[in-house]
Amino acid sequence: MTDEGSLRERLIDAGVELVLSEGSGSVGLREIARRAGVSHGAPRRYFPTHDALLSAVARRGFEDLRTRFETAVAGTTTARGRLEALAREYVAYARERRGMFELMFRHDLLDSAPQAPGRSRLRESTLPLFGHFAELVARCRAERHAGQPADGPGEAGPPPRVTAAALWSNLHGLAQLWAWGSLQLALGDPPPDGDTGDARRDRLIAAVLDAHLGPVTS
Amino acid sequence: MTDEGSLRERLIDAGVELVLSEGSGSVGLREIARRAGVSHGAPRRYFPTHDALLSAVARRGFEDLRTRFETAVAGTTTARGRLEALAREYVAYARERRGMFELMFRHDLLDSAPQAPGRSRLRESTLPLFGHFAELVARCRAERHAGQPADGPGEAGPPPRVTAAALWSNLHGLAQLWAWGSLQLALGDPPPDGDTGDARRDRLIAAVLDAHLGPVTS
DNA sequence: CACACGCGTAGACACTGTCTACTCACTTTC
DNA sequence: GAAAGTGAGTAGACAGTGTCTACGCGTGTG
Repeated sequence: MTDEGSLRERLIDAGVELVLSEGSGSVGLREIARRAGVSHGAPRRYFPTHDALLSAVARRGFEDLRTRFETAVAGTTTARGRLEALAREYVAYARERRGMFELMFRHDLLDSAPQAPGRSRLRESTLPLFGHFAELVARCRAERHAGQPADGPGEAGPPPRVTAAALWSNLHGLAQLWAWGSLQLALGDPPPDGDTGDARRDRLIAAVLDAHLGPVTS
Repeated sequence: MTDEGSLRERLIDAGVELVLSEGSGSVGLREIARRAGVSHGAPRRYFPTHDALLSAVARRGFEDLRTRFETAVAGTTTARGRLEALAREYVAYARERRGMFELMFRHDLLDSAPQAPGRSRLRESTLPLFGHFAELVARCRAERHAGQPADGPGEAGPPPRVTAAALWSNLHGLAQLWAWGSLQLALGDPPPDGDTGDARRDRLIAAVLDAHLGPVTS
């Protein structure tokens, strides 16, 4: 039923492979067709324009990220633990698949046309993910307040959705700057002896989570 | 003395104008030359490649951002106030000059060659700005602790540089997602009646600053 | 068998970035 | 003052790109 032409999938595969190996800047339509073993006019049958093909590649990236999120979250049960796993996964994804991450947020290229009536636009497809994220933030705050009931001078803070938006943008910026190496540069190049880059990354992630969700109450 | 050819500057001007009006995706070398009123081969005399010209345009963007920071900071004296002004300016810049902001962080295009022996690479040119930023964060924490001396169970948190890096990445992500409209989408489209988009933006900025620097102690 | 149709090919077109040869005004030098 | 040189910009060529259009070619159906 969903065997709607295998070339469509092969083209996306070739695009993903090309983005991962050569970077997001050199994802030419003709080069993708070449790698898929077809002529340069073939993709037009499935994607009306170059941007549409790139959008499909980016969508594949979001799907990959989603499954990575799900398996990462499966390991823990507390909301805080899940947010930690999610944050680590996001940053790791941006670094490991840098070209893909870059492409996924090239809003000037992607998401120009409403694709098909069935398929939602790329931008809106990440909306349920944010909803899940905001729910996790709310649950995390509930967990936190379960320990010490109703104390402190209004430690409530902003509504969970706002906190979720703030934390989300923090993770996004962290993933991007870390993927580019900007933060490593800003924090000083040489990591303290024996301290690998991953440890610094984890420390940053912990600082971000502590800032938005409050420090862990062991 | 520094009258090193006016065409160089005119080309950068044309590039900036083009980026601002047409977006970061369509900054062709020939189009820039056309707007500057010269032939398509002329830029080659000053910029060896297209990327070099784009890097110069991006550098201009960073300079603009820097001066905007300086004038925004001049209004207030407290470290916290300055950080607020800086954050607002960053987010506003990304939204007002979206194409420029996009170009400035296209690491796949820019910063490929070490330019000239005198000029530092684009990435490193933002380093002193981060240093200033980290200093502000440290001063802000000092201001905060001046009120209530040495209390609470280790409210120290991570070292200032780490906090600065976390806050910096938060502002960057916030600016980007806000410029694209992703956060507006995630927070629900209709702003509460009478609440302009700017108010929501300010609320988000305040939440971010409170998270990393602690809430304001009026 | 003839027909139509989905799928892919091949060529054309305008456009791009890069490279190279050239013009031409202006300065330097004999 | 004339000749040589030099820097700035022009113009054409070349390979490559995305898009568009016309054309094959096999398969399934009337």
